[in-house]
Amino acid sequence: MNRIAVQKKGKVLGDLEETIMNALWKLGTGTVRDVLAIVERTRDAAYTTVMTVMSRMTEKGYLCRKELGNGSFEYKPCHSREEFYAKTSRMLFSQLIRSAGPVAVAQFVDALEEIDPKQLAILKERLKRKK
Amino acid sequence: MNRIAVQKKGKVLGDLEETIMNALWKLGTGTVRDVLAIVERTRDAAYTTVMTVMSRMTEKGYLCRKELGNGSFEYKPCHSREEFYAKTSRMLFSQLIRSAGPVAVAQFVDALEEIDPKQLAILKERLKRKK
DNA sequence: TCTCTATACTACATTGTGTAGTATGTGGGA
DNA sequence: TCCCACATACTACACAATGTAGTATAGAGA
Repeated sequence: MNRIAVQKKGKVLGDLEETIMNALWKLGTGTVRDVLAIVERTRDAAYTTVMTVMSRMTEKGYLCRKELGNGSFEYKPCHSREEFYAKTSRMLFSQLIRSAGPVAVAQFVDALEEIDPKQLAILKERLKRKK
Repeated sequence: MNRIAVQKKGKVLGDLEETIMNALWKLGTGTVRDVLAIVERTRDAAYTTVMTVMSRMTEKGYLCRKELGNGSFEYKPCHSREEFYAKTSRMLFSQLIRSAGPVAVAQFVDALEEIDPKQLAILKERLKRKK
C-alpha cells in the first residue's frame, strides 16, 4: 500500500510518526532502540509503542527494514525527505488546484510570502524556465 | 470550533460532507430534505444520516442554520466556496512550505502546469505585483 | 386528537493513530 | 547446558473523525 494519507492540521503524518521519520532521516538508518532514544527526548514512549508504529510505517511503505541476523532489524526511510515531501506536496497541490483553482494559486503566493519571502524569487526563477 | 481538518487523499472533507457542501454552495440555502435529494443522485442515504452529518458540520462551523418557525431548519454554508478553499489552501500551504520548503515550491509549479497550465501565467502576473 | 414530519438523541461500524502488555524466539554468558 | 536479556510478533484497548441509521419526541395541521 503506497498511498500517502493526510491528517488533521494539514499534517501528513501523526506526531509520533513524524518524529520517527525525522529521527531516521537524521540517522540514515537505525534500530527501534536508536529511534526510541531520540523519541524520548521529547516524549515518553514504551519500546513496544515505537516498535508497533515503526512496523505499521513499514507496511505503509514509509520505512524499509533489513534483518540484522540476530533477529533484530535495521530501519531506514524508503524515501529521502525531499522525495517524501515532493510526493506529498504534489498530491496535495493537485487536489487543491483541482478543487480551488485560482484561489489556491493566490493563497500559495501569499503563504509563501508570509513564511519565506526569499522563496518568491526562486519561484519566479522557476517560472521563467517553464516558459 | 473552527479548525479545518484534512483527511486522507488530501481531501478537506469526507465524501458525504463534500457532497453536502457542494449541494449547499449550489443551492445557496436548503433544508435537510433539499440536500438529501441531491445526495441521493449519487448514493443511498437515510434522511437521518444526512441530518446527522449536517448537524455535525454546523457544530464544526462549516454550516450555519436558521430556524424556519415550523421546527425545521434552513442551512447554508458559513463561507463561500472561495473563502472556504482560501482558508483551507492557506493552511495546507503554510504547513507544506514549512515542512518541505523549496521542494514544495517546485511541486506546486509542476502540479499547476500539469493541471491547468493557463494558471501559470496568472501566477506570473501575481508575482509581478508582489515585487 | 391524530398523524406527519423534522429534529434530537443515541448507538454502532470503520479507519487511523497512539499506546503498551504478553508471548515467543534467539544468542551469549555462567 | 541453562537462563537472562533483548528483539520482534501478536494482540488489544483508547480516542477521534466520519458514515450510517434507528428510536424518541415535539410541533403543526387536518
